[in-house]
Order: sequence, then structure tokens, then C-alpha cells
Amino acid sequence: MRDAPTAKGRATRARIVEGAAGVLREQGVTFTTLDDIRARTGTSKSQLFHYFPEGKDELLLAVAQFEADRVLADQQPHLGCLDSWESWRKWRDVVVERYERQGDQCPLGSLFLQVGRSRTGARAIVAELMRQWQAQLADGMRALQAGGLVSPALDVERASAALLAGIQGGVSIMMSTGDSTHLRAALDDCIERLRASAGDRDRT
Amino acid sequence: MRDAPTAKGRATRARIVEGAAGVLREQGVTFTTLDDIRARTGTSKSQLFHYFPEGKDELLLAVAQFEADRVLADQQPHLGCLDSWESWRKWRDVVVERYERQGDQCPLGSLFLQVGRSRTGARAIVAELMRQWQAQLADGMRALQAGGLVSPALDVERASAALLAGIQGGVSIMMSTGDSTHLRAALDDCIERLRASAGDRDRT
DNA sequence: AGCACTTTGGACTTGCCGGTCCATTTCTGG
DNA sequence: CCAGAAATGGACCGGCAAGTCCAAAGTGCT
Repeated sequence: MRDAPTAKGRATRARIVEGAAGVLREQGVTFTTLDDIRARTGTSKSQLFHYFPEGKDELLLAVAQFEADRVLADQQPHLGCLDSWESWRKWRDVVVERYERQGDQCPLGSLFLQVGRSRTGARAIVAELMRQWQAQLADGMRALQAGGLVSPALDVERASAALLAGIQGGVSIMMSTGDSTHLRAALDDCIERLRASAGDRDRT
Repeated sequence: MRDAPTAKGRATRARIVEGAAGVLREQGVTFTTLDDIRARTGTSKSQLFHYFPEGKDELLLAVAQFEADRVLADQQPHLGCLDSWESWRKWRDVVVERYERQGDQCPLGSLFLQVGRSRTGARAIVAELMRQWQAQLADGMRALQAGGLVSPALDVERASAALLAGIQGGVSIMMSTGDSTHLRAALDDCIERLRASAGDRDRT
């Protein structure tokens, strides 16, 4: 049932996932029932179980994957070519803007907390997301190094890990406080350190 | 009922909170029922509602407060006197050790996600925890400044916000990946930057 | 058109779990 | 030792939400 036989089926499945993602963002996993999803997506109970035979968990997992894909996509094209200070700045702005708009809705955090226990799949999704995210940050740092904008002595692995951690923490703090100060601080602090590790030329 | 009339009552209430905290860590909020808590704490249903008349939410909130108090307490006495590089190092080790031991059990994160929607109280607890935590980090940085170990030009507010974000993110990444690399990276990176902002003397 | 398969509708079942209630026991103060 | 309050035990209730099932409608292929 992963890929439905007919086009109509595939469309319905996609509609369910997308609609479910919306409901989940608004209400949180805990307070979302299959009936809510049914109502939002204009489907019947049997459809839900037709496309997700293993029930709610399977659907939640599909939504988690859907959201995870969006996280990186939303940062493109900037995340993909972090080879100048200007591109880093733009990327930073996109990240801040995206998460501020999202506000206190945490599509992934809560999802994997719920599903994580029962299905190991959820952890894998998040872990893979983190891996790719960090890899792209590391690529960007190496691009700066290649351009002579950052010291070759910089420990790229560690710096990218720290930056990723800062983002995650910034976002999760924003979830509880509604304030993006920490996210901004983490991003700016890390980027500024990259700058400091260069010579002082090209401070744009 | 906040503070029970008799000593026995107070003891029971405390036993419930503590036991509930244990169950919640192990199973997560979603999969924990009042019966689980009842079993663990050797109490009866009526006791639960006797001490927490508003039901599960009230109990969850009490546990959240209990856990929040522990977070800072576990970092003492180091967090309280971050006035030398040595004390920062010790504190860093304590944080890493504490969260590695905790592993993938997230006492607070999941709690406030659940309760946060229904009761605003949970957010307040987390927000207050973050405030105090960051304040103590900022104090530590100012102590370093006072001792001439760190440049007076350092933006303490931003640096402490970034550090806190890094810790939070490091911990939450560890929740999904089981790996403390990011937490360590965030701590070490931030502390190293503090060092770099000083003159180079006293690099112990 | 006709057959097989997919998709859809929605009533129904089932079990769980938060919450209620009252009876009983244990404390405490005088 | 006694009254009144606090603490405890546990049976019971009611609602909700996940999951089942079968019949009906649509779809595509020959």
C-alpha cells in the first residue's frame, strides 16, 4: 500500500498526510484524533486504514517523514550553497523567519516523542534529518575554507555540530517561551565565530 | 491541598510526585496512565485525586516543577560559581555526565509538550527555568570578565543565550540519536570562544 | 458491457483510562 | 477516649477514540 496502485489512490494518500500534518501542527499529537484528521481531509475511517493498515502509528510516521523533508527543503536554495558571507546571512534570515512564522507549533519534536517509543522508525527519521542538515552546514564551512574566508584550522565537524545544536535549542526554547532571541543568538554567535577565525578582510 | 495538613499527607504527596516522575521518565507522558503511577507509588486512585483534585494535569504540572527544580540543582555547586576556567570545565563535565546518564529519557521536554496546550502553567515553568539557567551562565561570564579572563567587550547576554541554546539543542539531539557529540560540541565550542576572547594567558 | 480490483462510506465494537463515590481506617487535639 | 478531620481502598461509571467490517460505488481493462 506504500505506493497505491492508482493515481487517485496516491492522491488521496497524499491528501491525508498533508492534512494530518496540518492538524498535528495546530493541535499537537496528543490532542489529535483520527476523527480530526478524517474531518480535515474529508475522508472516511476506512480510507485511513486502507492507506495506513497499521493504523495511527504508521500515519504518524508518514507525517514525520513529510515534515522532515520540508525542513531542509524550506532552507533551500541557501543551505545548499553556503560559500560566501552573503549566502550565510541569507540562510540565517530564512531560518529565523521560517521558525518565527511557525511559532509554537513543533511538527517534529512532539511527533517523534510520541512515536519514538513505539516505533524505532521515528528516531531514524530525525537522526537522518540531523545528519543531512549538519552535513550541509559542514559543506558550507568547507566552502568558506576553500575560498580563504575561514581558517583551514577550523574543526569543521565540531563547529557544524555546535551550530546545529544551537539551532535546535534555539527553536525548542522558542517553543516554550515564544521568543526567538536564543535562536538568533545561537546563529549569530556561531557565524561570528567563523568570521573571527578568518583574517579580518571581507567583513560584509 | 497544596500543602497537606498533616505530615503523613505531605509525605504521600511527595511520594506520588517522585514516583510519577520516575514512571514518566521511563515511559513518556503519552504512555503513562494514572494506574501506572498508582502501581509504582503504592497508592489508590482516591489518593491521587485527594492530593491533586484537578486530576492528571495538576499532577503532571507538579512533576514538571519537580523536574525543573532538579535540573539546576544537579548542576550545583559548579553552576553557581563559574569564576575560573577550571570551574567552567568542571561544570561542563557535570552537564555532559548528567545528560548522558539520563540517556533518552526526557523528563521535561515531553512533559511540557503535553501539558503546555491545556495549562499555561507548564510553559511558565520551562520559561522560568530557562531564565534562571541563562542568568547563572551570564553571571559566570561576568565573573570571568571581572577577573580579566575574558574581554569586557563580550556581549554576555548573547553569549549566554547562545550557550543555553546549544545545551538545549545538544540534549534534544541526544534524545533522538543517543549520541552526545552535539552536546559536547556546543559546550566546548562556546567555552572555547570565551577563551579566545581573552588574551591568551591562563589557558588551563 | 462485464469482470476484477480499488476506493469509499459509515455503523459498530471494544477496551482503556480519567474521574467519581462511598465506605473504612487512621490520625490529631482536647 | 472520643469526636471530627484526614487519609486510604477500591468498586464503579461513562465517554472517547482506535480499530473492524461489510456493503456500495467507482475505475480500468478487454
